[in-house]
Amino acid sequence: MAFTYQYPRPALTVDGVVFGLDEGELKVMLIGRRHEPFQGEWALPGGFVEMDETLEGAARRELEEETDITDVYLEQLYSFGAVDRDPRERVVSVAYYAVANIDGHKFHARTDAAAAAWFGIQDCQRLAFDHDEILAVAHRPLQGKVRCQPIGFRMLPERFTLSQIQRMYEIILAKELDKRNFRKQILSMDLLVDLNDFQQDVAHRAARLYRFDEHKYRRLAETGFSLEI
Amino acid sequence: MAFTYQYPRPALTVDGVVFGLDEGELKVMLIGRRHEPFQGEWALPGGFVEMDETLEGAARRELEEETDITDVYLEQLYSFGAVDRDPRERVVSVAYYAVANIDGHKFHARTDAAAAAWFGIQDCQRLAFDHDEILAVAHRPLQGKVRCQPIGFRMLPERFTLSQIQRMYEIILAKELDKRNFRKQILSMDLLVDLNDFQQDVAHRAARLYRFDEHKYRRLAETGFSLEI
DNA sequence: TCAAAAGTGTTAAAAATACACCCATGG
DNA sequence: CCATGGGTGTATTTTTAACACTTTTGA
Repeated sequence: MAFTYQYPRPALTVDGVVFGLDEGELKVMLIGRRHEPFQGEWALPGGFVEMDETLEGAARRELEEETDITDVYLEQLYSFGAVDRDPRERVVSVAYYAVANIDGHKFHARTDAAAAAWFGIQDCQRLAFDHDEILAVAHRPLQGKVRCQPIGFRMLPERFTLSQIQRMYEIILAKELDKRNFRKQILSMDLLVDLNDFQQDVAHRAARLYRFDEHKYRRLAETGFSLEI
Repeated sequence: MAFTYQYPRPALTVDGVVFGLDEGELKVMLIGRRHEPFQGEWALPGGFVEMDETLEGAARRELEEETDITDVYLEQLYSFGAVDRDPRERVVSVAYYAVANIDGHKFHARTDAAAAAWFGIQDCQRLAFDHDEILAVAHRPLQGKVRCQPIGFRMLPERFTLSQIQRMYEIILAKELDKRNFRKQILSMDLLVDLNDFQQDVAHRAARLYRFDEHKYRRLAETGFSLEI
């Protein structure tokens, strides 16, 4: 089967930058490429947009197909259209970034990918295509978003300690936060539910566990409330 | 001539939301459509991406062809990919927003457009395609940008008064600002050059004229400085 | 002399920051 | 009993917000 058009068209793809948190580090999901071009190199998960799916739909489908990641927070990042960004032909790619809980999923490589793995963002040099650039562009919007929307919690387990949240923010924002001030601030927004339960099996005083009150946040967000960290 | 591909491809376009300031109002450039679909209706300037130009290049070219606008500040906004956003076939559009000085150009309609005209953003209902949505999406990023980068000055004449800047910010941010506080703040960033010259032919006390020091700003920006309004 | 916008300082409130010690637990 | 991280309050500084009158000019 073939498809013919009066004028030439770039191919259209989506790529996904999936952020996660592990070993005290911000990590990104990469795929080992099984085919040319860039066979054997690491790349962001992604692929061609089908005719009957939205851009976000394509991004979700590719993430699921290549990494088994579903139900993530997904946000459009930027569209990349340099003329020679793909050596085969003109390809324009709409990039998305996602926030996932690394522990929450066991990722399996499936179609079109030899392997899927998490990499520290410092260890993502020399990716295929212009994916270095896409990754570089992705960090800043993530920082911006995480400061005014509660997406960081999606990198944490459902039940977490205040120190875990703080470390999460410190890692994403790449700066230290004062413990007392941070706790005052995060508790004052009144969106954490104290579970009256504590960590188990830690070699020090067990910390109190909380969860994020998603419903309350949504109600507040509808009435114009906006979170700030 | 025809172009054939193994898989179907969406068409790829760019659209531009050009903001300007006039009559104390935020305005947007629209094009009267001369052809179907949506013949006779108003639409954002835009068109198909050529194979040898970048996305931003395509946006600049379309702006120039349809409205004669050149040398504007241009920033990618969002990519729109709803399956049925164009009644003819699948079209994905990368939207840009631009900031221009209305007085600085006299706009002529040329190719593919019956007329180009400025509309107050309140008067842009029922545009062609999903351009209502694109316009709605554009305002917030403009507000964000204008608060942390000196792009608002591009809507003003080269020489302006403090009141003109204040009105510009008030219109874009859609809120009133305190005159004394605003002046303190804007002068304290030390990026306005006092021209030691005054308004002419006004029916009241003539205001001092300033210009924005682009060079100084660039030097500061390189060393990590960031403007905040 | 009036209308219209330009220009100018101070004070109070709120927010952000800096900072140090005791507590509970497991090894 | 000690190492480890959990947990807490206050004082200081900085930032932001509120506010009203005098000046200049042309009509």
